[in-house]
Amino acid sequence: MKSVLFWFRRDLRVADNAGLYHALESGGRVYCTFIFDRDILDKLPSRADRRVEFIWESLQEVHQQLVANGGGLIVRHASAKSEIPKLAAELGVNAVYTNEDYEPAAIARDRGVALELNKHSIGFEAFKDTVVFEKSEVLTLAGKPFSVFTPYKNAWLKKVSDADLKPFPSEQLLDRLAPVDSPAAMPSLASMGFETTNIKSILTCGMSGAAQLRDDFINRIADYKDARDFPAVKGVSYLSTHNRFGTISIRELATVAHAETVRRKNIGAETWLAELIWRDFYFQILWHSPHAAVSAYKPEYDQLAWQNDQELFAAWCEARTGYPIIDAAMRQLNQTGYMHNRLRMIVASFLTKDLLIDWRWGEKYFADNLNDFDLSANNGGWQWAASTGCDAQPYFRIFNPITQSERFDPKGKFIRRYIPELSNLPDKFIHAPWTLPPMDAQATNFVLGRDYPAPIVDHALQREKALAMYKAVR
DNA sequence: TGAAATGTTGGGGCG
DNA sequence: ACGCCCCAACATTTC
Repeated sequence: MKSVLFWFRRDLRVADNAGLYHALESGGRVYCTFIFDRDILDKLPSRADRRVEFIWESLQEVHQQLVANGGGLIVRHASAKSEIPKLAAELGVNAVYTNEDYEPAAIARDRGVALELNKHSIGFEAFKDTVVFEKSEVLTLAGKPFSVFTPYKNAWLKKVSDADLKPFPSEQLLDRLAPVDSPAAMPSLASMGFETTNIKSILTCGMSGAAQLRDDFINRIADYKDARDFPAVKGVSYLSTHNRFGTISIRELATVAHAETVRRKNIGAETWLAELIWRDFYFQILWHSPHAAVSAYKPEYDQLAWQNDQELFAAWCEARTGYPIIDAAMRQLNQTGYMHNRLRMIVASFLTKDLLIDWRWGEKYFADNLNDFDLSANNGGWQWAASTGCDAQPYFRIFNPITQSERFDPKGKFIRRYIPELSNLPDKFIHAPWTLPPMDAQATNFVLGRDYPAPIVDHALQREKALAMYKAVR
């Protein structure tokens, strides 16, 4: 009798899961597994990693739902590239099914797994599940991949139909799961060498957490366009980590956004749909241009003479640049593993164009600390900010951190949330505490350098240096 | 999904 | 009354 092993990776849900659906639909017995992949986990810089805990929490729900339907999740802590073939052989399955992962390292791993399986006449199939359109599904009229977002978005919107967004009702076929003999308990975080981070106090995990955030966001999606740029306001979806780990289906989210856009001309939904399309855009960019994972998308920018000052980088990481909007943003990242999108642009512009530090340093710091870290979007975003990427902002577009702060946090509400030592400063001066008049400093008992650092660089000066640095490579 | 420098305009103060 | 200057306020260009 035919049997299939379904391998969960970045699709931690049982509902509307393309690969799981195809496995269940294939007619045989279906086993399910998740591997805490040592090839990935052993390289993580911290043993207190919120992502590992998010995965662990989310897997509890997957496991429970599989058990409730007579199956179970086989969870192991091992090197996936050898463990998957080993498990497939143990179970005697005919094939391993999974959902496609488009990152260079994942592509290499999957190729190795497929080769090893094929040696034993076991099949390997990967399905599109993470994105609406993958690889070369959206191309220019000339048959080339897009490198500019707006025409890509137009082509995406023109191409998309109900069929592309149709769910794969895997949850309706769970009765076809193979029973797992006395499913062993999932390895604990501690047994894998990880500490508890209390992720649940920051983010609701799993399918239920995703559904809760989805419902909450849909109620305010009409305000998205106006509210999304203000970090002190609850304006964005907060679904990014769920999209990273697939605890909710991208088809489901795109369906809602698309329907609201088309039927109700909901400008908020339209704006948010564009963000989902950005996600597809960056996935296909990296798939077509894997060199961008390690170097500038536009090679001429690999010649930029970054100053790469270790002290300035440490100040940026540790939120002591003296620019409140930058430091508040970095504290948000350090304390919660999340940073508001507007702030990501501001701190990225500051790192590259004020501190003159290689965008890859910032990319790595985000990769290590963001709960929602996804290689393609993180790399795309950093290259956009550093002006080295496809459809990047022009090099001379340099954010003024004070102007951005005044515009997007006008009352300093976000700054005060993360930098309480500035809470008594008047709104007018909270964006640039070094401009606080002596009278106000006395009245609020605020001493620059004692209560909060003086700015580590002068924006006007650094801006000129950045312009010179970029001009030199043109 | 900017900001700064430069250019233009027009109202009001003033001789 | 008139011209001149100053300088916001807005527009354009430059990076």
